[in-house]
Amino acid sequence: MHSLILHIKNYIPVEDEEYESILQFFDTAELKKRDTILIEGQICKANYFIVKGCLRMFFINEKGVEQTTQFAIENWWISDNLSLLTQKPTAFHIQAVEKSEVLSIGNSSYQKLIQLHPSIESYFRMMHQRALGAAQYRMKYQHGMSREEIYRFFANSFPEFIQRIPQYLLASYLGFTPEYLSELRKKKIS
Amino acid sequence: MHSLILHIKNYIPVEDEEYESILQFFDTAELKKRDTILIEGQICKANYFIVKGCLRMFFINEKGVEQTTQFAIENWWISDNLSLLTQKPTAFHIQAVEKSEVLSIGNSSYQKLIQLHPSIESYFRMMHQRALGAAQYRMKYQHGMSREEIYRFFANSFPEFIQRIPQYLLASYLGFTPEYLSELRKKKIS
DNA sequence: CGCGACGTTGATTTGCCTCAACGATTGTGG
DNA sequence: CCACAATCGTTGAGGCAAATCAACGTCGCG
Repeated sequence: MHSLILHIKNYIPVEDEEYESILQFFDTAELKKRDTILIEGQICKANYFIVKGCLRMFFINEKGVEQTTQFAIENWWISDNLSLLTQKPTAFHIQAVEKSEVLSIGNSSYQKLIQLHPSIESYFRMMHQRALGAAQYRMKYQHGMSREEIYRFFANSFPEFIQRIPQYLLASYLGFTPEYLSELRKKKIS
Repeated sequence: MHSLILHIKNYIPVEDEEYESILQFFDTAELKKRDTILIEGQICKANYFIVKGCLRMFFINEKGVEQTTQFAIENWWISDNLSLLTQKPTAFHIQAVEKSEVLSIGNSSYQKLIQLHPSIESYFRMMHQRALGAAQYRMKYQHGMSREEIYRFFANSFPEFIQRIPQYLLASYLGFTPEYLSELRKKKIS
């Protein structure tokens, strides 16, 4: 069964005969490492579901440095939700960190999908609510912990993910410099 | 017309005869300054819509200091979405900053509401999507700006809101100490 | 093989916090 | 309606976490 259908079934009931009728509204894309599906200034055209691989969202600060604000791996959605909802230009880029496979659905396909399968709207409501909840807790960690604590917390929570991505991306995501991350890693061993 | 109905009508069409049938699923509460509707460790029981006033979400860090992670004013929703969705204990408090009036809707009322008015699910999907989008951009600001820049950006974006809340809450929200905020304000004049 | 991307190390600097003390303002009970 | 306490904002001295800058080693890839 397609991983998206499996994922949806975790949240709402889906009949077997609906599978194809749901999947037809999504487009599949294969992405190579560094392929970019959204660039600053564009209007975000779709919501993306990661079937396989890893994507990241980042922006370019005034010094020209890329700063990663979020990662998405298998079974997560990623998009600039404000740009997608309001059809205004985005301030973000979305790029594949590794070879990836994604499904995408734009607003017009989305409208057709929920017309045919109204209960899918509940699924998306819960996806956004869950992501919002995660963002609220992430805010708490960023607010309440020192950079060293953030690193240790993250490293303990997602050890496998640390392996998967280059250190400079992790540093950029956690909000500090690669040099400082290097220093923290050294401390941890001793 | 009730401000909630007006707000919903910005996002989806609502028939005049539906108003009462929708509002019946919400409870009204009057809050005095510092009244608290959610305490750390509880299960979050509802999503709250601000009719009048201002609420804040905060947590208490390991030093015993309150740190504010978000404010909500008229026509915004506030809740611990993760706790509400998963029915697990929250790590947050939600409290009135000033005398306020709120509507609340718990999960069981919510289910009954969308059974009777399915299109309301779209409204909530968009509310969560919008809030998620706002959280994504807030992450960008916190990530890419120094504390001084964050203050100036916020002060320019929401001048009226600055007037409305005490400075120590603003400092706690922006992520720094009241002392440092005081220093920044002094600099701005000269 | 040679270049560019990535990680590490150390010296120096700085943004912001901590702590302590002091006005100003608010509110509360006598 | 005043006195006193508590809350809130400000100021300054000192300290530390983390950034900056520069240099070097290593690895993978064209």
